[in-house]
Amino acid sequence: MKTLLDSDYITVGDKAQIRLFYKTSKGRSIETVSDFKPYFYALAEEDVETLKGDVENLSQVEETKVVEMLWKGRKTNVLKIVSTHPKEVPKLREDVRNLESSLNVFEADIPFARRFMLDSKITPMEHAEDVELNIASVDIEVYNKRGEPNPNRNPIIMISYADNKGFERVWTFKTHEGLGLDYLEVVDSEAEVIRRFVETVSERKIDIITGYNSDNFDFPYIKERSVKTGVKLCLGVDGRELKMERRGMNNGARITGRPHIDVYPIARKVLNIPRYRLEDVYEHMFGIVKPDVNYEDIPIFWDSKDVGEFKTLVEYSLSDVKTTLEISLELLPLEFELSRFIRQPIYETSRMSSSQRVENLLIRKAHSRNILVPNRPSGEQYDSRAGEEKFEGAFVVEPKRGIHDNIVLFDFRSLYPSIIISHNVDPDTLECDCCPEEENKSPAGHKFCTKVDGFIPHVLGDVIKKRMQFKSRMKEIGDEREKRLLNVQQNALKLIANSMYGYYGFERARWYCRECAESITAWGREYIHKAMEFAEKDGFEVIYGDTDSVYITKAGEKDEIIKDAKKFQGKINKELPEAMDLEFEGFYTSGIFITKKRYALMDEQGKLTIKGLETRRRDWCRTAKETQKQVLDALLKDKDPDKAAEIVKKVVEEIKGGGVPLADLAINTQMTRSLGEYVNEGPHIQAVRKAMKKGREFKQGDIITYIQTRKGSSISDRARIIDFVDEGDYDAEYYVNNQLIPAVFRILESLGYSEDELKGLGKQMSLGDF
DNA sequence: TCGTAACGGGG
DNA sequence: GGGTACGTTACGA
Repeated sequence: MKTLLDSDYITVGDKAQIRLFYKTSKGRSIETVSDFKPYFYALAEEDVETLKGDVENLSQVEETKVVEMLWKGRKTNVLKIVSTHPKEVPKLREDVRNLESSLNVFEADIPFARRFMLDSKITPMEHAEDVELNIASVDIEVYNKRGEPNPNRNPIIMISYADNKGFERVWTFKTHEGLGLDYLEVVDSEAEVIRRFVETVSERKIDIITGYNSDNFDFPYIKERSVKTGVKLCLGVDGRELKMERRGMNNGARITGRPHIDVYPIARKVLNIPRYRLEDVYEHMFGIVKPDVNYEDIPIFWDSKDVGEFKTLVEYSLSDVKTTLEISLELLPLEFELSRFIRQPIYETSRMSSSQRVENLLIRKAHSRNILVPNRPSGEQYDSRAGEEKFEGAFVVEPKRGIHDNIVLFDFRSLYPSIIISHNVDPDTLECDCCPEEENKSPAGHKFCTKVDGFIPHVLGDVIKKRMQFKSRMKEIGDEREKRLLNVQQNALKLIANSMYGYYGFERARWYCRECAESITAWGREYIHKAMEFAEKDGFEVIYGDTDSVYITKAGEKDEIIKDAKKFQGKINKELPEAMDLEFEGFYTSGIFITKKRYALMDEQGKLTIKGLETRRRDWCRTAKETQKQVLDALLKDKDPDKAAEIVKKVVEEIKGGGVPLADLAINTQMTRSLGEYVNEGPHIQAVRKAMKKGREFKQGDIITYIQTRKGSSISDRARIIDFVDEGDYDAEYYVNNQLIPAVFRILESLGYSEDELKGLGKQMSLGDF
């Protein structure tokens, strides 16, 4: 039994060689494939034989062949061009494109190793659950007193490590007497810390390394420090060094044959929570609040003579890596399954957006059905797609404003996929010549063929059928382990199925189809409307509805309401097409609805779900963030709008009184470029300029902590770096009008409070007047 | 009203 | 590496 962990290609002599990295029952093996050649297709302007003759005169062409492919649903003769080496393809592609006899080239932008995987029958991560992979997580602590950690100046003081076989380490180069931590390993220097980490990964035969935001923080940092301290970061199974890659605007830390997976982007894709800090994700997944250390305390605890403080730091470091490991072990099975399903290595798959996953699946399916893959849109095509007038999207009803109790949330999980399948929504079935005009016409006015099976509905149908098989096997099987795996598998397929609609409307998609996307939403509006009508017929009040979800309530006790809601659910589901299901999503004790897409709900545990009102960003001051939370608590827990208004009024007074500590008013903004590069200079940049005149230094990447003061003309002009501002010297008007009020006003406005009233101006207006 | 810049995660 | 995110919000002009 073996599982493919990774693949890439290298050049041997002048030939490309695919390498396949396996974990086997005996250890590891690397297989190579030398006979796979880069190829692409060209469509002839008129005659494919003329094109063939012209292409054969070009350099770097190894072979040409006329083949029959499906293009826009029609059988078409195209020229298959095999080249000598992947790196020759970009130039050859342009040469072919420039030939008068060629109309266009296709599939010339699919990376070589990816192409190999798509064409081969190899399934990555196969048997991953049975070969018992060794999975380790890593986390670093760095020493920096202010601003962003800078690898040029700030050393790594600890690397922590935990693997799924129970081995735990924190490496550091400083210690105190009497710590008594068996996992702490004290070495001589930072270089030695890095070296021990690298050694351990290979000694413990680690197959997969994970981290939290490690693509953008830990690994680039370790990499730079390893260069500085002269340690080779040879983490690859072939001894290669870790390599930082650009992937779009993000980084990817690539380790040959030993996939590195950053679980932060995975958590973002899989979970739906307001913030994705390690502690938030951990708490959400395991219900445990993780101990945390403030960043500012790290250098303090490190420098401290106090054994307890140093110990806290070591324990924090270990807890970070252990929680990262736990999260990884929970999230990886889904990624493994996605990797198997779309047949791309886990390193790639785990970093793909949902559109990229869909696209990879479609390219593979197109290949096996001899369908020519459409090109990605050019710059102009993208602009014209993006510039088109927005089509009518999902159905969003204006909510019934105010506070409601006992709210039941229902949602259509497979609304769009089932529309695509049941109405055969596909770019190639659009406006066919063979079907009657009104037979299968969307409310958006587009007709889809009912005779010819569309490619994408077909692929999606297979995905859904496969998912149903997993789900029914789950019911039959008793073995818990197998059941869990089946659940992961059906979930992976659900994710893919639910991405298909978004893919049609994604302007960078190869199979972009605006008519398809707008037809899907049009049919969707019809169905959600129906669900709302049914709920009302059953005596429910519909508070709010958006796309595929409805929030409903009625008078009475919780249990009774839920019972009635389930009854309504049964009725509507009987009416809907088979693959469509209205699911029970949750129960909330109270909620406040403000406008479309803006509301807050509180569940039975008192946990807040906030939509469209978040101020949890670092460019909001602490006072604004805190006050918003207090206001929502007053409204949803205490059900006391006047109390909420009083809280705001009190904070307004405190701000105006000048007594709010600067720390609560500090705004943090990153200086993302060097000074000369700014076209418009925001407040933080002008604050930097002033501070530089006083001798302070700043550089690209620094987080600027500033205060809005009273000195200056514009908002930008009044900003000052916090260190140069005296307590009390702040612009109260700014903090009230641009921070506090925006954070709470939308909420309280919906309950009838005026802005003036909250600011302690204007007349009092009671709820009764509204 | 529009264009530009910044947000996220990590220390 | 046969590659170059994303959706949303705030500020300044």
